[in-house]
Amino acid sequence: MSVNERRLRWRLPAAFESELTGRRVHSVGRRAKYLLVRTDQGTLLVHLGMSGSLRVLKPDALRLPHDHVEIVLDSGRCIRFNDPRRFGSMHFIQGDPETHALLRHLAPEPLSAAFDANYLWAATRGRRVAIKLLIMNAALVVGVGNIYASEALFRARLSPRRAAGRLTRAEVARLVVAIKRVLAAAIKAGGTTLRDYVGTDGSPGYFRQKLFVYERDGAACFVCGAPVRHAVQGQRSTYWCPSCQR
DNA sequence: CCTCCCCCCTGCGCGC
DNA sequence: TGCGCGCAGGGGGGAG
Repeated sequence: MSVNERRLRWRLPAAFESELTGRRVHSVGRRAKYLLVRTDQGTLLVHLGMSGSLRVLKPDALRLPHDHVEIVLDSGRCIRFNDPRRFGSMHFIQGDPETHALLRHLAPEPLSAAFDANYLWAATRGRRVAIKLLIMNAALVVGVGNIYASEALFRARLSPRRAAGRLTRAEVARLVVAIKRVLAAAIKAGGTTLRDYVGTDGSPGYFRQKLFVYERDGAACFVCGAPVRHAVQGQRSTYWCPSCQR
């Protein structure tokens, strides 16, 4: 394997290559947005951040700018980690990954049975923060990024600016269903390519065609025709239909 | 504990 | 065509 750029979200330690070299991959998993590559002796944690990608290539494949890490496999292929913005990260860790500081405090997976109306009801009580910010908080539920937060709130007909603690029981139940449905549909479509997201074979995702509000500022709502609104919450763009969402 | 705000970094599209 | 500005799929960390 080889490293061209150590300055990712966290600097790769000097021992990174030597610890990873020769390891045998047992299985591949995921927790929140961290990929877990379990080996015979340690786990590779990968986060793609905003602009990161992993491509599976032949070792002689053309090098692109920002190909920071290359891992060569026994199969004769290699995996390249590319990340222009370097918000992504890699760690090679020992022991149970769930106990690692980055994973230990993560909330339930949104598609799991643990994330249900009862859970979200209890988790929102007494919270004054806007519901959009709360569903993007990994201490409450993981995996809901900026696109899907807006899209789930549209499907649940809830304003992103509502105080979380003031949602009714029925609204909380709608939101749980909407989050699960929007994520499942996006996964089925291969994700949402806005600019540079690609799958391991370099192909884009097609969920962008199914977005109701994200990046549709000023355009007509597909349901009611009212202009879609845009605002900034927590330094991130939010989009919603002020007529459909209350 | 909660809430708010900052930052890490490069690339791209826009207005002038 | 060139330049400056604002904004972009995330999320850790610290101040108050």
